[in-house]
Amino acid sequence: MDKLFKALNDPTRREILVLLRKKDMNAGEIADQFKISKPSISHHLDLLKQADLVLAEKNGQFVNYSLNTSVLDECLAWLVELKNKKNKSGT
Amino acid sequence: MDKLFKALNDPTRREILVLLRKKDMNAGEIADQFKISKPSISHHLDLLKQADLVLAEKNGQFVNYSLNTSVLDECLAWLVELKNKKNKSGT
DNA sequence: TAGATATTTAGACAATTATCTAATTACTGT
DNA sequence: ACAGTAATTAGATAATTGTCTAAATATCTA
Repeated sequence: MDKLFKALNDPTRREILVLLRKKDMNAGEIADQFKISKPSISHHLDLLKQADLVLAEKNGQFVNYSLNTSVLDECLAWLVELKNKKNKSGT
Repeated sequence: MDKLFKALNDPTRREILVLLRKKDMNAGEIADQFKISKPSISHHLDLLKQADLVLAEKNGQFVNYSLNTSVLDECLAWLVELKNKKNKSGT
């Protein structure tokens, strides 16, 4: 949960996720979409991987990244529960 | 969106939100639930306020905090859209 | 008005983070 | 085996963050 929110806290990483929503991409293709350096993107990808938000699969000299949305369920459930605010009367 | 994810990125702040889900509390009552100092809690409350996740209402010498869940909708929508992964076949 | 309580602000400090360049590792094709 | 390409790791640095204590502000009540 901690790593998940941490991973989501950066705009570059969120944009990477949005890109991967459309289609899988390798590290270089992802880096091409941003102005920041490849090592920086590599670092962001590592954090996303740590949060289990992306899957990295080596394919020859390339590394293909794909989105893993299932881990978001935990986050969604937490937010929904928070929205389900308790009143004095209770449910 | 940025401030929202930032606010949600800290475990203490998330716990404050969970506390406020149950009932409104003033700053001191909130601080009593944690080991960290009152100024630190005050700072966390400020970040939550900046993200519009809580509402602060002065009541005499107390400041009453309440949860504002509506701002979470944006975050929820973003996450749900991310989950709604595109496939080759399209919709 | 003075003293007590509630809260925030100010300023300092250590830890974390995002970024960079340079170097390294891994794979490809000749 | 070598040169080229893809990606990560290493190490440095500036900015941000979470925390603290001390001070300031605001309110209450005797």
